[in-house]
Amino acid sequence: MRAALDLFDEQGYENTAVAQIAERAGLTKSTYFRHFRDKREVLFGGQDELLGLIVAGIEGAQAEPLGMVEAALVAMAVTFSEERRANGPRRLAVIAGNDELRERDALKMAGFARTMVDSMLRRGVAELDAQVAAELGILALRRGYAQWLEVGGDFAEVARRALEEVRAAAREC
Amino acid sequence: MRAALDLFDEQGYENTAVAQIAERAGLTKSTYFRHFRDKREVLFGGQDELLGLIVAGIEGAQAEPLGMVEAALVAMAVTFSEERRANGPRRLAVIAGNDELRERDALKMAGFARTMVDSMLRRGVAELDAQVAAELGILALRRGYAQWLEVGGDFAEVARRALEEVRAAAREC
DNA sequence: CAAGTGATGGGACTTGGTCTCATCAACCGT
DNA sequence: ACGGTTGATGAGACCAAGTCCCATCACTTG
Repeated sequence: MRAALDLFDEQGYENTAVAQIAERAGLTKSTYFRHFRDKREVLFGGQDELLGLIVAGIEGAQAEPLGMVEAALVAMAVTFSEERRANGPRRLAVIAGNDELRERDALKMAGFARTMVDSMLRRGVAELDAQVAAELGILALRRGYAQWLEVGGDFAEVARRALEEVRAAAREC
Repeated sequence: MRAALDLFDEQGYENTAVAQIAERAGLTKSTYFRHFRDKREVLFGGQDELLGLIVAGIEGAQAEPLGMVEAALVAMAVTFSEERRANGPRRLAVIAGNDELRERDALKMAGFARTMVDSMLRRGVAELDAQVAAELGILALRRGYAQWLEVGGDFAEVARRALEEVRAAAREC
């Protein structure tokens, strides 16, 4: 993952071949594809564990939909390490510069939203309310992530504030 | 586009080669890639014109953010033809069954949202309010589209109702 | 009628991604 | 100490997506 981010940053995503990433990491193409399902995924590693955290967060939360979403964001915070923060800006820049990567990013976020909705449905939330809460949650996640990259600190706290802002804006629509 | 949808429906997206689509349409692979930038795009043809409709809708709308979004949805309605409605369910089924296609769909929706936000910013809406309104708008677009496929009728009307439902849910978050 | 323009065909070529088989190291029970 | 198993890796054939370049053909225009 480090080799890939460095290469994408140095010479661009499109100008980098998977074989080259593997070579720099001291591996082969075969091994690369055993760890990542495609060329893009190397920039999104570990995001699948987040789904489990989302489910756990929502299952252990209070009754109100946005409260469940808040619990999900807080539960995700354990994965937002200092190393992730250090590489975050370069990673975001690479993603922003390529359509395939923006596509993958959008799918990941949609996956988060879907997981939130499913978990809330299991807790008896009405579908419309769950969808609205999840979309607001994803927006807060994006905004919180950007802010966390800038100012650092505890991600849970930053995300909580971002969600509160979003909620306030949504209420006076 | 018809050839592609038929083939995807008959034998699955992954089992269909671009050359095969081209052949059924009486063309060659070369010509295919002059009309669609990749294999997926054939299922999303014409969505790029929607961006212009969104911009126009928001520029000609009243002052409130969700009112602008409503105008955007109404402006998009002109492209929701009977033929699109007839093919809609098959198209949705194919997309739902493949990750690459869900990815492209997510990107398209994100593009709509981004265009809405940019247009609203140009009209002086605060960024947070614009983002919230756009996300709610995309959710209403999805829900409205699904409902329109079921019951038919004027898409503008269906979308307007969907947005009103979403707005009501958002207000009591 | 010659020249230009735009759409298509054809085929070489690169690369992402899959699959299969061979290798190699660590571990395990006897 | 030994044979067998397991898991990770290397190696390379192979397919399809996507790019590129050039030839062709129809249609327009001066």
